[in-house]
Amino acid sequence: MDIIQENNNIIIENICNFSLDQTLECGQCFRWENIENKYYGIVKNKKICVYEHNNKLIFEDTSLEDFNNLWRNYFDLDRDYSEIVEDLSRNNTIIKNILKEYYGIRILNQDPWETLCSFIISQNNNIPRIKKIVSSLCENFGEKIDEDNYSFPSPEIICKLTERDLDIIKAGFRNKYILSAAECVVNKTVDFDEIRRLKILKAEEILTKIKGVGPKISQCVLLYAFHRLNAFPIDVWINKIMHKYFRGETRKSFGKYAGVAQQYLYYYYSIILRKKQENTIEIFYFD
DNA sequence: GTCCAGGATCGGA
DNA sequence: TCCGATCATGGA
Repeated sequence: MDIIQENNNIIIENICNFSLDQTLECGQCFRWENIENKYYGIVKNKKICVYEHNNKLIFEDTSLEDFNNLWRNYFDLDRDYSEIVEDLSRNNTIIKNILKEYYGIRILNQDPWETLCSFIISQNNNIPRIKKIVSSLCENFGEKIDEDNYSFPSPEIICKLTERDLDIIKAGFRNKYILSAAECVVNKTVDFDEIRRLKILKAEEILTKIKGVGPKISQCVLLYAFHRLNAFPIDVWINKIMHKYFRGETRKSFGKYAGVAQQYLYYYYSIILRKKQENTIEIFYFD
């Protein structure tokens, strides 16, 4: 990976196994917006525009300091994913075939509170609406960063709200779960520093103390915010995939990077569904 | 009108 | 312990 500073931009060359599109569209995050092939997002109150051009990754209007302190960790750029991709290919032929075409997903290092809150909102919901609700949560209760951008509201701020206050974001029955999560985080029933140290089973046990957080959401938080690459969230789609193509198998079939495998399965399946609807499907590795 | 969405909880068997 | 109904909301 080569880092070049040019005209207020940070330009990254020679990154192996990275696709911005795959990374941001694979269902692990909800606050990125794609406008004319450029991605706009907010992380830790920092606004960013990032895009790929001529095989280079460009962070627009970004200092080297911000890149080093925030973005290279957020996008997990210092990790060698070729080892992960090789490991996954060895374990499973379906995954191996998928990886021939798609090999650029990176597991982001997202903020634990934002991830927890977002995936509580995700339950029994669809992605466009999850994005809408998360965006509304920020607009109504986050700090204003500029003209039309807001930070993700802290648990301390959410904690002071009532269910009625939250009605405005249209999260429905999830309001009480969001409040429960904020309360647990503020009073340290759920201590993120502790979770970072604990083994995955114990960490899940603590996260599920939150009302409205079960196995799926806690696995999402562990994978997308704490980078436990063996965490394995099973949603309705992964459940269908496992039932159809991996009957009788568990996360263990995919090895120590099961979470990454899960991410490819989810992403690949979503693409297949879309292509089937558009009638543009070519190869389907599951069949 | 019916079904479904990156689920979890609750009550009854 | 297991299983089905239910939870708001909006798009298909």
